[in-house]
Amino acid sequence: MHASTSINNCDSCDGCKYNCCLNSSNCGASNIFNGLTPTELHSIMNNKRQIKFRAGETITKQNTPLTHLICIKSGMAKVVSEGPKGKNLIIDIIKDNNIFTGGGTVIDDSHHFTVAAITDIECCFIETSKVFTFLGTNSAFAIDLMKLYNSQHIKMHNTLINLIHKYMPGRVADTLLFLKNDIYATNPYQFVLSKQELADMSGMTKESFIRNLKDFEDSGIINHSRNSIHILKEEDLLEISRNG
Amino acid sequence: MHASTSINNCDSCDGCKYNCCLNSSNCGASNIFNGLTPTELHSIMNNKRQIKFRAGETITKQNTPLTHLICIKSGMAKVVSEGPKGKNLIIDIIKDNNIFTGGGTVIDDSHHFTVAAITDIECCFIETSKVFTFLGTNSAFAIDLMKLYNSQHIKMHNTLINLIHKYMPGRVADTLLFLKNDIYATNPYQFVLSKQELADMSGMTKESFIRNLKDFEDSGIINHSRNSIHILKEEDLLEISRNG
DNA sequence: CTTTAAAAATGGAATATTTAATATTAAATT
DNA sequence: AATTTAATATTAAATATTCCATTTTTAAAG
Repeated sequence: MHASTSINNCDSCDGCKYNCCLNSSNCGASNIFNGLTPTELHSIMNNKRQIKFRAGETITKQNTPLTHLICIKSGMAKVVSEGPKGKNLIIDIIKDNNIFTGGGTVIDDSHHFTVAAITDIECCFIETSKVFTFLGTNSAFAIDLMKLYNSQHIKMHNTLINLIHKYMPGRVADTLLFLKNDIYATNPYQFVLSKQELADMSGMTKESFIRNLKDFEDSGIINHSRNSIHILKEEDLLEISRNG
Repeated sequence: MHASTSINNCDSCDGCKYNCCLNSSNCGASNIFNGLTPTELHSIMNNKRQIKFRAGETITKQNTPLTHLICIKSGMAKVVSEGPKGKNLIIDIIKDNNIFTGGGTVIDDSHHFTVAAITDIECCFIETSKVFTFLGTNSAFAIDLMKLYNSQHIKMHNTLINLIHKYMPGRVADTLLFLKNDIYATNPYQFVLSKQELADMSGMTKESFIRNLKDFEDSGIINHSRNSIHILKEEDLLEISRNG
C-alpha cells in the first residue's frame, strides 16, 4: 500500500494519526483525500470525530438527516434498507478502510439506509459540510468524490438488480460467493453474521435461506456448520448464480 | 422556465439552436450546463450529434461501452435492465428535457441499462470525454454533474427498493401513481405503453399485472380501458402502495 | 453440571407468483 | 365485410416463497 506515503498527512496531530480515512480505497477508486492540499486535509482531519460502537448498535438510521460521512477504521457493519413492514434488506457489508456516504449526500441530505455494527466498530465521522467546502475550489477532489459516490451506487445497484432478477438459489449462491470473495477472502471461511442476516442479504426469510443451504449441502456443493462455510464446487455455485 | 435566459447559449450556431440539453432540468437538479462558460458550452454544443429514433428502436444497449450522454429533445424512452433469462425490468421512463447518463460513467464506462424508444425520439448524443474535459477546470460544473448522477441513482435506487420490498398490489399501485404523477400529470391519463411494459415496470408477468388491474377495477379504485387509466380512489391506491 | 435463552433447523400449511393453455378483443390488411 | 395478426384478458395448474408451529442445537448463566 503506498497510500500512506502519497497522502500529505502528518504524524503529529490527532486527526492524522487516526488515519482510517487516509488508508481507505473504495471499490477500486483511489482515496478521496488524495487530491487535497495539506491545509485542506488538516482542516478535515482535525475536525472529525472518532467514535466507537458495540456490536448491534445502530450507527446511522434511515431517513435521518445526513450530516457526516462515516469512515470505518476497524470492524464490520451492515447497510440495511428497512422496509415498510419491518422487513430488512442488507444491501452491503462495509469493513475497515471504507468510507460510506449514506446515499443522497448532495441531493436530499438524508440517510437512505440504516447502518448497524455487526462487530465492534471504530470509525470516524466527517462533516459533509466541511467536505463540501473544498468541492468548489479543488476539482481533483470533486472528481474523486464523484467516483466514490458512483462506485458505491453502482455496487448497490447491481446487488439490487440481482435480487430482483434471480430466484432463491441464485440469490443464496450470490451471498455465499460475496462473503468468500469480497469479505473473508478465504475458503472455507468463518462468518460472524447470523443466518437471519445472511437471509436479509439474500432477500428472503431465514427459513428459506436455511432450506437452500441444506439443498446445497445435500448436492455436495458446500459444507456448512453454524458459523462457517466451505465452498466445495465453486463452478457449480457460479452456474447457479448465473442461471438465477 | 428561466433556464433559457440564464444559459449562455446563442441562437446562431446549430448546436445551441438544438437546445434540448439547455432546457433540461433533471430530478429537481438544475441544468448541468448552467455552470459552463460560453466557450466551454459552445465546445460541447458544436460537438454533439442530433439523432432520431423510431418507436421500438434501441438507443443504447446494456453492457456496451459508454461514450455519450443522451439528452432527449422529444419523445419517451424506457430504461431497461435486461435479466439473465430474457426477463426485462423497466427501471425508469425518460422524456423530453432529460439528460440520461447511463450508469457507470465515471467508473467503468459501461452502459448498465438498455434504453429503448417507446415513441419516436429526437435526441442528441454528447461525448462523455468532451464533458469530462471541463471537470478539472470548472468545479461548479463538476458539482452540478455530481448532483445529476446522484439524483438519477437515488431515483432508480428507490424504484428498485420498492420493487423488492412490496408485494404485487403495492407494485402495481406504484406504477399507476408514477404514470399519473410523473409522466402524464393528468387523471385520467392515456398511455402509450403496452401492458407488457407496465408489467415490466412493476416487476411481474403481464398476466399478474392484468389480474391486479382487474382486482383494482372490481374494487372501484380505478377504471381502465385498453390504453387509459382513471384513478378513482387515489387515497386507497396510496394506502395499497404504502402497505406493500 | 443443570438451567435458560437464543439461534438454528425442520416440516407442513397457506399464500404469492409464474407458467401454460385458451379465449377474447382490437387493430391492420385484404 | 372477411381475414389475419397481435395485444389483451381469463383460467387452472404448477412452482416459489412465506408463515407458523415445533424441535433441536448452541451458547450463556447460575
